Amino acid sequence: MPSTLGFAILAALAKDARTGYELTAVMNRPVGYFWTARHSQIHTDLQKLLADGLVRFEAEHGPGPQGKKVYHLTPEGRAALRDWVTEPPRARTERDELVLKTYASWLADPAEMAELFRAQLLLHEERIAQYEGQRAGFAGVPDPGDPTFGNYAALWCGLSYERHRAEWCRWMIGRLDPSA
Amino acid sequence: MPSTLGFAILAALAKDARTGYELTAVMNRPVGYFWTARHSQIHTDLQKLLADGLVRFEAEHGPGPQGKKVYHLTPEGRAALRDWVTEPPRARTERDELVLKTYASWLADPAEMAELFRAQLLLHEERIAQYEGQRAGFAGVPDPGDPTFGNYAALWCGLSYERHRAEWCRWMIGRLDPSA
DNA sequence: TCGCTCTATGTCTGAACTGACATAGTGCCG
DNA sequence: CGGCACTATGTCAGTTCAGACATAGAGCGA
Repeated sequence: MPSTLGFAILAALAKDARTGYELTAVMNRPVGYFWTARHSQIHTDLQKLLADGLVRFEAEHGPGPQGKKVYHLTPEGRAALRDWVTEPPRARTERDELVLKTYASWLADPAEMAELFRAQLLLHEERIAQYEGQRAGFAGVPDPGDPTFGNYAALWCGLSYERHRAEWCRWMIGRLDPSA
Repeated sequence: MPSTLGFAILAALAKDARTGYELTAVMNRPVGYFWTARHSQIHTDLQKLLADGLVRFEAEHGPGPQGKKVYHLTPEGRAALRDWVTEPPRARTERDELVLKTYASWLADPAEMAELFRAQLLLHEERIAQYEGQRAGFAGVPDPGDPTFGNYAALWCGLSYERHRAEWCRWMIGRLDPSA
């Protein structure tokens, strides 16, 4: 059984054959919005997927000490990915540093704390604008069988998340600094 | 510099002196809503905090091969925690398995996918009910200087998050299974 | 033609973390 | 008084991951 990152790689390769280097790029954007990895991790996991027969590669001439390897899914890889998609996700342990800071915020100066949340709010507002721009690029909602359906659905989730987060920041600022 | 878990431990100890065992319990609930750890990790980190002089303990007679150690913050520990609280959080890499599955969902049967989201929606609705019950236990919003302020603020965030997530699940179900 | 940036591969160390293993006192119920 | 659940400590092996290190061709501009 591949790791979750392994499935992230399979998901990216399901759309197009790619080199490890290109996978690193997509793991940065757009996949990086919900799953990230460094190229060192990607190369390690590609070796495992290769050993499990879920991907194969064609060597091509190219830069680098070892040339270029274009990876693609095997039929087994595609089947493994399809089976995994509909299985319930493993419960991830929540890890949210900002909420942890909030939990201990009674020790800090409220005005300084409000400053922190104002900076966070700005970040979220920027992302909302960015995501809304991306959504404008879609001509309507893609069909569930369309390869871009996942992109749209993930974008919807991200936009909703950023709005929830921005709302929380505004509430916090109002509580910490009622004069503002 | 302690790890984030180290600060989570300091945050818990800022409210009350505790044993490692009791810390394990609070890291499960309520701190576990936004930062989790196993007792093995907590014991390891307590050793580091001890070496850094941020916590100290009083040995007491009690069960276990080594008796009982009640940990409490040192003044340095309290100062380190207070400084950390208002510093911007390190950017955590987003890791969301359900969104990743969504990204690859164009390969799967929409009806099966809708089933997955119906199960997720149920979980979120349960948590919303649970959090609303917890919020009813508060007599109004605590003041930012009140030690329970963080609990309330984290609860607000959690409730807002669960509602956002539930909304997304409902949208997904509507897209995947328009007959429902 | 020198150097820079981009493409492209990989290894290695250390930190954080999980899950299993190990030990032992205390209090309670039958 | 036997056994179980709870309190309480800790170690260890293995996984995941980030960040640093290492190598090298290709293309471009000064």
